[in-house]
Amino acid sequence: MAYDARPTRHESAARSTCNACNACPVARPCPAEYSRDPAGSMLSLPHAGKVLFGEDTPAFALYVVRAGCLKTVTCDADGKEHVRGFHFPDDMVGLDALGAASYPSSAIAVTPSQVCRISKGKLQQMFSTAPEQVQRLLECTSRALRKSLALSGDYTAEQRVAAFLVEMEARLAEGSGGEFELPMTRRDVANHLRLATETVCRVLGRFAENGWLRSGCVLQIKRHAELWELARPVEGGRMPTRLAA
Amino acid sequence: MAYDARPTRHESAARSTCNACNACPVARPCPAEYSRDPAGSMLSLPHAGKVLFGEDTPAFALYVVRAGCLKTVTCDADGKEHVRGFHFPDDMVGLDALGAASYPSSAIAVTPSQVCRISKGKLQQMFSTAPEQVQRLLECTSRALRKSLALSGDYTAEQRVAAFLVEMEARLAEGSGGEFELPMTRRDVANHLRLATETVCRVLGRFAENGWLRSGCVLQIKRHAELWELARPVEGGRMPTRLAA
DNA sequence: CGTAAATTTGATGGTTTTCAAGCCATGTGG
DNA sequence: CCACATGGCTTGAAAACCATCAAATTTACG
Repeated sequence: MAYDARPTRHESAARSTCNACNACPVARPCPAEYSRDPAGSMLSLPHAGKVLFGEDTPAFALYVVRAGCLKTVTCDADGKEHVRGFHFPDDMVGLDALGAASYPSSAIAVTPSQVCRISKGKLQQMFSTAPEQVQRLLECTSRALRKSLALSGDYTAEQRVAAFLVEMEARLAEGSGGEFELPMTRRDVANHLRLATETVCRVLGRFAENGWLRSGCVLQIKRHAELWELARPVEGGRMPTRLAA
Repeated sequence: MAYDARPTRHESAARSTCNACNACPVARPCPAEYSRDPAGSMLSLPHAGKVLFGEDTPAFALYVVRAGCLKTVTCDADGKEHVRGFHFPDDMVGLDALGAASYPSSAIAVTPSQVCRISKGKLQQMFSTAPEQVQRLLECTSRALRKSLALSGDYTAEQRVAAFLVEMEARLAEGSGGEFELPMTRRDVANHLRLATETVCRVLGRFAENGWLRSGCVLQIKRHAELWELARPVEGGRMPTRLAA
C-alpha cells in the first residue's frame, strides 16, 4: 500500500488549503468557470501520494486540476497497477465516472496539487441552467476519448517515449527552451506507456546519444523535430494512404 | 481506393433505404430516442466496405447503429491502419468527434448496416430543449471513454483475445448457446487487439485444444468461465454489461 | 552521512512478429 | 461443369523486440 507515500522533492510546491472558489488562490482563470461560486470548493493535496479518490469508491464529483500533477491508476484483478493518465492544470479528472456510480480508477497526487471540486449535484443543475457549460463538458469528454483512442495503437518503445516527451514538453516547458522537469518517476512513465522502466531509461539514453536531448533529473529537448517525426504516428499526424476495406 | 469493396457473405442482411425516422423499419426502440422525429434520417450501408464517413472529413453528425456492424479505423502517418473499435446496434459512432471539426477516424461497414443520423445542429438544439437526452449522451461518451481506457492496458495475446471473445459473445450470442459468427475478419480482430493475424489464429487454436471453444467460421464458446477468468484483468474485474448503448 | 529509493547499465530469455507456405471457401469465366 | 484466381484462415520456423533478472551508481532526505 504505497498510496499515501511520504513527501518527495516536490514538497516545496505545497500550497495552503482554500475552500471557497471566490477566494481561489490560483491567478489563472478557471478553465470553464464550472465552480466560480461561493459554495464551490478547492481541495489541496499537500504531498505526492495523496489520494483524491479511490478506485471503486462512490463517484460524487468531477475535479479540475488547478495546480500540480495527478495520475489516475487502476489495479486489475491480478493486482497489477496501471497508470491510465497524467493530469495537469486545466485538465479534468473523473470524466470517465460521469455515468457511473463509482470511479473506475484512483486519482493520486504526483506532486503537491490543488483541484476544484464540481459535485454531480451541481452538474445535474447545470443541465437545465447552463447548457453552454454542459456543452463544453461534453466536448471535454469527447476530447479525452479522442486522446485515449490515439494512445491505443501499436507502437514501438521509441515511438511511445518520443510521443510522451513531445506532449510533456508542450505542457511543461512553456518558453523554457525545451527544458523541463518530469514530475513523475520513470516507473510511472514506463507503466503508463506499457513499457518496463529499464526500457524507458534505455530509450532516453539512446535519444541522448543521438544528441536529441539531455537526459537526467531535468530533461532538455534539443532536437524537437526528430522526436516529433518519431512520434508522428502516435500523435495522429495523418497522411492519406491506401485504406483496406 | 478500396473504400467501396465488393459484397461479402453477409450481403443477405441488406435492407432497403429509409429516410424518415417515424417510418423506421427497425422494430427495436431507438436507444435514446435521439432522432424519433419526421425530419430524422436513417442511412443504409448496403454492403461491407461502404464508408459512412472518412477520416479528417468535416464532422457534421453523430450516428446510432440500428443494424449490422461498423468499424472505425485510422490511418497513421506511416500509412498503417488501426481498427479503433467495432460498433453494433445501439452503439454510437462519432462520439469522439463531438468537439472537433472533423472525424478522427473513418467509419466503415463490416456487414450491411443501417444507422440513424443525428446532426450537430440538432444536438445544439437539444442542449436547451432536451437536457435529459444530453445527459444520456454525456454518459454515453463517458462510457466510451471508460471502455477505451480499459483496453489501453498491457495484456498478453491470450488475455486480449479472451476479453474480445467474452464481449462478442455478450453482444452476438443472445440465447444462442454461446454460438455466434464473428462478422469481422481475423485480420481486423488482430489489428484491433494490436496483434498479428497469425497470433489470433494460434490463440484461438490453443483455446480450441483446451476444449474452451469450437473455432472456425462460427465460434462456439464452451467454457465461458475459463475465458472470463483469463479476460478478468482486461475487463476490470466486472462482468460485461448487457446492452451497452 | 547513511539508508532507501530511483535511475541506469548489462546479460539473458520469452512472447510475439515476421516471413513463408499450404489449405479452404467463394466467385468467375471458359 | 470444372479450372482458376482471390482472399481469408491456419500452421511452421526464425528473428526481433522488449521484459526480466541482476547489480552498480546516483539521488533524495532524514
